[in-house]
Amino acid sequence: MNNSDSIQQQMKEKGLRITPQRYSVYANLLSRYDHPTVEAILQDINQEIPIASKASVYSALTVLREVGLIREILLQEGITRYDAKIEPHHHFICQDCGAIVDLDWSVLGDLPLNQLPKGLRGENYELTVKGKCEHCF
Amino acid sequence: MNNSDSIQQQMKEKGLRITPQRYSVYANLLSRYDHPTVEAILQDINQEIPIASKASVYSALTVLREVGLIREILLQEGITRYDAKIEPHHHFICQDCGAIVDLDWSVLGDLPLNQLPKGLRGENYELTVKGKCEHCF
DNA sequence: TTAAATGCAAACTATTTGCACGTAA
DNA sequence: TTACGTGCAAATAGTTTGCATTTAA
Repeated sequence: MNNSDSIQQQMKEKGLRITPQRYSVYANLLSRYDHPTVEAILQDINQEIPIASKASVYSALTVLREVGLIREILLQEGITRYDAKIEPHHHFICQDCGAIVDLDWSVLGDLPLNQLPKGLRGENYELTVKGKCEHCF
Repeated sequence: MNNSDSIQQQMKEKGLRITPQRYSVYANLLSRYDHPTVEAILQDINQEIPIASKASVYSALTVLREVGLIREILLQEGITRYDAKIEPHHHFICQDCGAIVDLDWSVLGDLPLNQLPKGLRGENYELTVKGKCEHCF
């Protein structure tokens, strides 16, 4: 299933329309790996010709999140970022410039979620590594 | 060094005053383990008699964070929580009720930060486990 | 055709700021 | 004594909402 199929199927299943605004927001998130903010998405998709208002971008992000096509990334105070990679995964964040890099860190292996303290049922986990990127050494 | 010494020393070092407002905010964070929001701190410290305004709580939190006595915990959209436990540590968050529990998970051991992708210098890391707490099974 | 989505502007929430007054050192 | 901190209210930033208009299916 490719990404175009994803949105077709997921949206149709819930009886939701695939509008140019929603499609452009999703396509934008699929095309980039920098976990953009609302503002960044808005600017990017309206670069050539205006396609979506700010309210529509917020609305599209909400809907896409509800159907499970995208997710939020919360790593910096007051900054909500979005990501079309929905599976749990690890992140590196540069403490100087704020750059965020996805980590595919097999070193970590699978953690034994059944060894959590009593009363907690873990379903998934993510690691956040803080440090400096190559530009900020 | 006890916690009272902490604030005395850290604040004095930077030439900052320990006011009743600042002290009550810090003491409140030291006394609880639920990673409260600004609103929760405000209500708690003003329960008996009014001691601090909202602006002063924000101000105190900013100062305490700058001197390194407290830190932010960002796990939920639009909700900034605070913690007097400043060392990197792991968290469990209940996907239903939002409860946050500190994890002292020795199972994890020490991750080899020197095996990060080229160009990234990791300094510390934290794990976030999502799932359900005992009340939300 | 028509229920659902957009776009604008107004509303709202969380946080920050300016400034007169108060107070810790 | 006086520079620093507080408290109020106004300002700001990010996000949500109401409603008339437009549009995807």
